[in-house]
Amino acid sequence: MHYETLKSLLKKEGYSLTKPRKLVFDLLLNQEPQSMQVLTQRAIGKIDRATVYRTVELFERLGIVRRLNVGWKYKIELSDIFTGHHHHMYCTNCGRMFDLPDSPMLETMIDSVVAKTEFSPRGHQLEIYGLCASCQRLAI
Amino acid sequence: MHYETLKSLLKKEGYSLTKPRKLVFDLLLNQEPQSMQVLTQRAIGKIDRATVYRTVELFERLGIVRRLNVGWKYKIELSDIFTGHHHHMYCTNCGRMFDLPDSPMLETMIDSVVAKTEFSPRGHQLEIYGLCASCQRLAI
DNA sequence: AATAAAATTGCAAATTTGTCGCAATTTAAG
DNA sequence: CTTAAATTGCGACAAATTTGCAATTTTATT
Repeated sequence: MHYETLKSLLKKEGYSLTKPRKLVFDLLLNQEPQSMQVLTQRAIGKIDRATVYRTVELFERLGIVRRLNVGWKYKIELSDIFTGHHHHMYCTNCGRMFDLPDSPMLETMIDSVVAKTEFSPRGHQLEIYGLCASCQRLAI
Repeated sequence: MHYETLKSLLKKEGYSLTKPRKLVFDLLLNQEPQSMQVLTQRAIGKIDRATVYRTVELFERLGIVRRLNVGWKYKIELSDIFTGHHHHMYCTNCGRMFDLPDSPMLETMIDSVVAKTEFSPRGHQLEIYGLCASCQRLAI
């Protein structure tokens, strides 16, 4: 069912759903946000590094994935269309990412602060960083 | 007066305030967040590229600067200690960054959403992206 | 102020990350 | 099934970032 959505998003803009594109999509489906390093790593032997980059770039342009800014690098996850709008908590110790509970009120508040300005927002990202439950127990 | 704060933050952890470190600090003082490219560029003839990277990493570790995630890259700005806590709006057209108006209520709300989880937050970053006032007028 | 030890830096090389052109392959259209 | 267009793999390239190590600077001590 997600493949249908994917396919139609591509078709709509004149692109086709090829094997490499399906693979990149699969690498992202039901996963926590992935770094390019991991993506290219996992694609080895299947598709070329350049193709991974090109695909991610295309997917981002079409709104299929979004690029999350995390620490020094960025990670890729499927966009709101597939996952729903949400934010992340990033554990600076183990590097894992966790979803922040949804809060419509928070979203509203963000919008209203931006509305005070002359800026025309297209979206936003909130990242919480700190220690996840298990890393806290390890007492760094 | 900012130099005193800087010096004591370094001293506290056993580091000294050297000329290169002072330079990097100066490159950040009263500026909008800077990319590494610009930082290394501006340091040419004064200090080595590698030193800029090492200094930024040290500064981040000591909480002197923070790394802002912007688009695909990141930018560096002095931390809350020097600038006060605030968030940014990033213009995807011209690349400039603007401060979001302060909103204690927003901060409280973010904290309270995180408090519902087992995550132990050390901080957070909110980035709004879209078009700034002048780029809107140019109607991209 | 002189000196020795420790910390820091510059330099050059290595690695990693991301991009590009083009020929070979795959996909879409008829 | 054939052809045109789109896409991919491959290699080369360019940019960004890291690293080892010798030279320099800083700090602590006399």
